[in-house]
Formats: sequence, C-alpha cells, structure tokens
Amino acid sequence: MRFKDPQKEKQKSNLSRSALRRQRDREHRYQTILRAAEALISTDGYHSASIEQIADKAEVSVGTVYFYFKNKEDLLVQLLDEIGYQLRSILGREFRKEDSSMAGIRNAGRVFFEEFCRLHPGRVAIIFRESVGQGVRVEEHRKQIFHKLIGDVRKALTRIGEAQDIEYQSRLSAEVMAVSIMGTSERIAYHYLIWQNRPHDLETIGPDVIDFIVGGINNLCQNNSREGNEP
Amino acid sequence: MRFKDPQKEKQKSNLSRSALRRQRDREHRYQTILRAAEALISTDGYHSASIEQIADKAEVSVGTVYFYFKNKEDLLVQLLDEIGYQLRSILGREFRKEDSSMAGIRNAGRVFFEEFCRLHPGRVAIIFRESVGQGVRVEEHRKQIFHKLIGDVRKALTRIGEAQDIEYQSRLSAEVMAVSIMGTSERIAYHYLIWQNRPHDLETIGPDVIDFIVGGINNLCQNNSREGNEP
Amino acid sequence: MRFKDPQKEKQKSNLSRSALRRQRDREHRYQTILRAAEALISTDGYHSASIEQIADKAEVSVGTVYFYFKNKEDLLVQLLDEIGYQLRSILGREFRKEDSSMAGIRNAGRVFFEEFCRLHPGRVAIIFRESVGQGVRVEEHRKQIFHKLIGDVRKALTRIGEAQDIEYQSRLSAEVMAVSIMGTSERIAYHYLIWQNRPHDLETIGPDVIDFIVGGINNLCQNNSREGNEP
Amino acid sequence: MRFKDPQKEKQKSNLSRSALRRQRDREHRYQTILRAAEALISTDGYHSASIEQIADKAEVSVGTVYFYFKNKEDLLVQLLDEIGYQLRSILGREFRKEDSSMAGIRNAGRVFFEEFCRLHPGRVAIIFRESVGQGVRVEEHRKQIFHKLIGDVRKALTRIGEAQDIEYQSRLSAEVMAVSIMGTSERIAYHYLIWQNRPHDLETIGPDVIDFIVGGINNLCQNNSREGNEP
DNA sequence: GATGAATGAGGCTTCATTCAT
DNA sequence: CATGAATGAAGCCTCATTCAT
Repeated sequence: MRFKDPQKEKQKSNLSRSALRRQRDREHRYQTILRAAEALISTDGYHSASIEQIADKAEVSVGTVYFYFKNKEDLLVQLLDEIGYQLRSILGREFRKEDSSMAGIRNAGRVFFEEFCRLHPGRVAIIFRESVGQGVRVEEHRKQIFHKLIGDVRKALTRIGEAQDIEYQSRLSAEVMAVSIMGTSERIAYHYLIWQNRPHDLETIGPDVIDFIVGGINNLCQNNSREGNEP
Repeated sequence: MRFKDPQKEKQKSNLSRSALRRQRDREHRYQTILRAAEALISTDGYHSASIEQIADKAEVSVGTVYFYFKNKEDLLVQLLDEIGYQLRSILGREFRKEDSSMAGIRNAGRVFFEEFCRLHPGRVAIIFRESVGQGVRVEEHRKQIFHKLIGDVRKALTRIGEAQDIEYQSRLSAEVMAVSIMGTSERIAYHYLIWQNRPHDLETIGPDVIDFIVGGINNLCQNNSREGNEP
Repeated sequence: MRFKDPQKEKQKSNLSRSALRRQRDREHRYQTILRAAEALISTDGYHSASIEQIADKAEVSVGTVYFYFKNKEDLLVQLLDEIGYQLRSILGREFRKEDSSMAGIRNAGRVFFEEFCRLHPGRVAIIFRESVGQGVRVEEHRKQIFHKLIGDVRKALTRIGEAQDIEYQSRLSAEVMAVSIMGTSERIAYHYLIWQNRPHDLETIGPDVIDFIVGGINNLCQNNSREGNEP
Repeated sequence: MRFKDPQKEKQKSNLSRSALRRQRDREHRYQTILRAAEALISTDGYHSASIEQIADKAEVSVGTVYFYFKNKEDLLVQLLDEIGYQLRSILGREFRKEDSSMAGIRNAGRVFFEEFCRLHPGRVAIIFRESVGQGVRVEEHRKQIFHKLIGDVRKALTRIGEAQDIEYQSRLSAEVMAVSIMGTSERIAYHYLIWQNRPHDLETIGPDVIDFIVGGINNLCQNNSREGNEP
C-alpha cells in the first residue's frame, strides 16, 4: 500500500492501540477505493469511469479519493502495480517450484490461465486493455511491469537452457522467447475472455497454448532448426 | 473512401470534367486529414491529439474535418480499418503465393515485420496501442479487424493441415494457433519497436520469432506431442 | 489586442469584406469580455469573480472566454497591461508637452487624478488592489508596468534636472524620487477613492499632493538640503 | 493574544501551577503557528500557503490551527494586526521622543526603513502585498490599520505645525501629507526590498526619501507655495 | 463546400473546514 | 486539547461538436 505522502508514516513500532486501529482503517479505505476503481474501470473503461462514480461506488466522498490517491492516473497506476505484483508472485512461485525443466513453464502457463485470468477477468481487462493508450506516464508503468515479467520468464528459460545444456539460436533468443510467450498468453486471454467471453473454454485452450509455447521454445533450442523441421 | 453521409455519389458514368476534379480534390483532402491524424495520434496519443491540431496539421479548418469524418472516433476507426486492410493485403498475398506449406506462414511473418512494422511504426502504435482502451465502439472495430486477421491465419493453417494430412490436437487448435501467432507478432513488434525503439533489431529477431511460431505450430500438429517432446 | 494564438493572424492586407467584418466582431467580443471582467473584478475582487460570472456578464459562454484568453490569470494580465498602457499614454502626453520644467510633473499629477482616477475608479482598484498578491506571474507583470512608469517619471525628472542645471543628491536620487512620486499618488488615490470613496475631494486634494511632490523634488535637488531646511 | 472564542479565561489570580503552564503552552503554540504562517505566506503567498502546510511547518495538526484561529482569513488578520501594532509602536516611540519638530518625522522614517523593513522583509511582504486584494474582511482590517498609522502621522504633523505656528494650505493638508508619507514609504520599501531585493541600498535610499518627504511637508506648510517655488 | 468562432457539458482537482476519536 | 481523516462545494478548464456566414 502506497500513500500520497509515504514519508509521513510513523516508523515507531510501538503504536498505540488506537493508532493501530486507525492504520487498519486507512488500509481498509484504501482497498475499498481501489476495488471500486477496479470494478468500474474494468467494465466502463478508464475514461468513462469518473472519480465521482468511483467515490460513490466506494461510498466515500470525492475528497477522500484524493486523500488516498494523487490523481486519477495514480489510481490506474496503483492498480497496475498491484496486478503486476500479483502476476509475478503467481508465476514466480511456479518457476521456483520446478526450477530447471520445462515443467516450470508449463505450470506457469497453467496458473496464468487458471488462477489469474479465470479468477480475475477484470484485472485482465485493466492490464491488457484499459491501461493501454492512456498517456505516457501510465505507459511507462506498463513498460516497467512487462519488463519485469519478461525478465522473469527469460531467466527461467535461461536456467532451463543451462540445466539441459542447450544452446539458443542467438544471444537474444531467450528474451525473444520470453516476449513471445507474453504476447501469446496475453492475446489468448484477451481473445477468449474479453472478446468472446468464454472463460470455461480456457480449460481446453490453455493446454493447447502451452503446447504451442513449448513447441516454440524447443524449436529455438536447436541450432539446426531453421530449415530442418518442416513437416 | 467512405464518407460521413453516404453522399449522393453521382452514378452517371459520364462525369463532367469539373465533377471529376472535385472528386479528386475530395479524395485528396480526405487523405490529407487522415494522414495528419495518423501522424499526430501515433506520436501524441489519441486523447492528446485534438481535432484542432489535426486540422492545423492538415491545413484545413475544424469544420472540414467534420465534413469528412463523423466525429473523432470515426477518424480513429477509419485509420484502424485502413491499417487492417493493409495488413490483410500484405499477409494474404503471402498466403496465396505459397498456399499449403509452412513457407506461407514464414513469409507472412517476414513481411509483417519487414514491410509493415519497419516501414510503418506509426501504424503499429495506432493498431496496438492508441486504439486500445478507447471505448466500446473503437473496441468493436478492433475486434472485427483482429477477427478477420485471425480468420485468415486460421484458414492458412487449416489448408496446410489438410494438404499434409495432419490432425490438430483439438477442434479449436487452428484458431488457438492463429490467435497465438497474432499475439506473438503483436507483442514482439510492440516490445522492440515501441518500447525499445530498435527497428534494426527486427532483422535478427524476426527469424527467431518465426521459428518460435513454426515450432509452436508443429508441436500442436502431432497428437503425441503433449508429453513426449521435452528436451 | 492580443489573442491566444497571435501567430494565426492573417497578415494579408487585402482582407475580404467578410473577413474584415469577422475581425471587427472578434475585437468587439474581446472587448466585451474584458470590460465584463474589469467590472466584476474591480467590484467583487479577482477571486470572487468567477469565469462563469464574467461569461454571464459578457453574455457569452465560458468556452468563449477561453477562446479569447488563455486562462483567468491572463484576463487579469491583459487588463493590467491595458491600464498600464493607458497610464503611460496620459502621463507621457503631459511630459512631452512641457518638456523640461516642473510644470510637466504638475500636469502629469493633475491628469493622473482627474483623467485616470476620477474617470476610472475601477481601474484604480484593479491596478492598486486586485492585481496585488495574486501570485508570481501577475506580480511579474505589475513589476514591469511599474518599472516602465517609474522609468518615464525618472526620465522626466532627469531632463528637468539637466535643463535647469541641478545636481541631485545622489546617483539614485532621480529614481528614488520617481518611486516616491508613484507611491504618493497611488496611496492618495487608494485612500480617498477606494477607502473613503470621496472622488470629488480629489479636486482639492490633488493640488496639495502635487505641492507635496514638488516640494519633495526641490528638496532633493539642493545639495545643501539635508540639514539646512528645517522649519 | 486573542483566541477564537473568547475563552473562559480563568480570572482567579491564584492560578494553579499546571494552569499557568498550560497557559504558557498555549501562548507558545499560538506563536509557533503564527510564525509558520508568517514565513509561508510571505514567501509562497497567501493563497499558495495552505493550512496543511502551515500546520506542518508549525509541527501541529490542522485541527490545532483551527483551535487557535477561527479560519484562514483570521490567520492573516492576526498577522496584520501584529504588524500594524509593531509599526505603530516603533513609529510612536520616535514621535514621542522628539515631539514637535521635524526631527520626529525624520527619525520615524529612519526606523521604518532600518528597524522594520530591513529586519522584517517578510512582514513588508505581508502588509504591502499578501494582505492586498484578499477580500473584504481582510481589506477592512488593512484599512483600519492604515487609518491608525495615518492618524498617528497626521497628529505628529499637526503638533509640529502648532509648535512652529505654521498654517497648512487647507483643512485636509495634514491628512493628505500623512497619506502621502505612507505611500512614499510603502512603495520605496516595496520597490527596493521586494522587487529589487536590495536591502543594503535602503541605507542610502532612506535618507533621500526622508528628504523628499520633508521637502514635501515644508512645501505644503507655506501658503505662498503653490506658484512661487519652481526652480 | 469551407470556415472558425461559439458552445457548454463534463471532468478533474483543490482546500478550507469539520468532527469523531 | 490534539489529531488528521473525511467532506463536498466550488472553480477552472478542455475540447468535441455545431452552425451561421
């Protein structure tokens, strides 16, 4: 949780009971507002969701929204950061579990669809739709978040490569694969969840997508690949 | 060229010289405005680019913009349609040339990066960034355009499958692959062109991406794929 | 008259009749708004006078105000410039008429009270009250205007000094006198016009003030002054 | 010290020790807040200085500010009163020392520049800039303060006149001179301290200004003045 | 057809003030 | 008394859109 003026947070560990309670209330209000913003932005769109509507939905006044968030953009950025953090947590967990085999990638793919997309379609809409094309500051945040996610995937791929003594086609290959994996997952989620609203189909589609990704990776792992493997 | 109000286009084939000239002028103005919009929207963003700025850049008045386009949204939609049309043309050409082999996919990928992304980075920004998250009507158009592109790719994949007597893992597989291919291409372009501004790197990255895609397709073509092909 | 985008003004001298008329309309609207602002600001105060009120009084929409003026501050700044220009014109005329004698100063004082203060009490309120304490940008303009006015007076004093072969007490004396004259005139106007609302009394007070000023000047002209002239 | 609600000041002369201490604390807090307000208002301006900033600077809470001051305006008014009181004290002292000769005026001028302006430039900014144009209630206070100051000067002038058997040009002359003296001093301070930030120059300028003022007074004291004294 | 001035709804944001703890 | 979170009125400003000339 980040406040407008984080420097004001009392660092004293021996907070009085009422101070503790106040802090809890603060956290609670912050969350309430953020949840209201998430709901409205993901359904109505970033521009259509006015601060007043968000305040109404959160049952607070407009001023209170501005007490917790610098401005409307900040609301979106906090949401974005939260979603980015969640994604990295989920994926990181899988990567760590099965460190240097393709199973880590497979599992990460599975949880992306099952635990993130299916359970949080609103967040899919925010990170893949509403935060796009909203000006430089938001874009900069998006870029950082994707940068980190791609970095995570790239590191996982590199580890797999090292563990299995595979050489990638080029210096950039690991990164290119990571970016490709992101793109594939993103558009699949967007297509079947947002555009076609078929969340249940993700069950059958997910495995296909993962196979696609795994096949892609394998194909980039063999340096005899470029011409030899046409059917 | 589509006008705001389906104009009473003179159907007489024997148009007078001045009428012909007027029609040419019209077409020219329409293009001028659309080009100005393309330039401004791709650099400044859809919201930051005001109608007045677009009019100024096109050296026409605000009223003239509204003569040729219903509203601001329409400007973006026309741009989107144009870009979608261009993409389908380029890719369709490649698909048609090498009808039922993976080479068609490979070539389509190549021209996507070389002839579309490298030559028209502004259009990449518009179709993949500025037209996202701009309300329902624009989104509907985006959806249709992607639907068609995905359909094209799916058909190409199906034809390859049929020609080579391959069975896909599931009924949806061809579509899933098409969507995956779109996603991969899109994010690679976005990442290296828009975020990292390394257009020259696309030369080395492109082939890698295509290998990734081809590998993904191959892996989904074999029904023994899911467990047998880990490195 | 200064517009928001002065660069757009067509420089062609052969303006069509309708273009000329449009220009006249523009000028007229600009004046209407400025006059409304002058009236409201001088009576209600800069902060109390809202843009909406000004627009209402000028019988235009809020948008129109912003078509002619960049923002609220700009409205005040334009007003200030106008008043500054008027003052310099009135005083400059008197200085030029009687170039190098104290009569120039006397006449300038007279017209300041008779032609400026008495006829335009609202402008007195704006330049001496409402434009004070309104932030750095307005203050900067005020400073420039006073700088010019003081410069005009200083030059007049210097010319008188040269013509009559007088030596001032110190290098700065002419400037100090000019500033003093400004201060005296300003507060007299403020006191009797704004605070005491006795415009008619300016008739009798004016001459007294002018005598005060003239006495002050004379006293600074003689280098034997500092100790010799106590009553 | 004046409180918001005329507090139920304990009238018992035998205040308990803790009550005394509480009173001291109160006075101290009041001063701390007023000093914070003085500093912020004189540098940032009355409008830019928010209550929260003032509270922060004074290291108290916003609520505490409102315990000691009715509202923001009151903060400015108290400051104004304090400054007005200081000025009258300083000047009154000089007037009393040399009661009925021009030396009193001279000394008052000197201490105004040396003891008030030079030592308290922030207060100069507040009384001559930040309290101007801030609405009717503040203006009313300013008027009262200036009224008293002018009254003091007028009385001093009258006393001088009586002592030396001088007749002023008109019934209003003493007041007019007093107002003129105020204006001169005010703008000189404003010009050289606030606009030009040359506090050290006041040393040389001060005497010049005082000579100007003395000359002005003398010139209004002789009824043969109006036409006879041109150089 | 072209122009560009005029419109005004709508949104964001600020900040003085209050009041429950 | 002190706190500081909450309030919400109020104001500024933008900009897509219209329409008389």
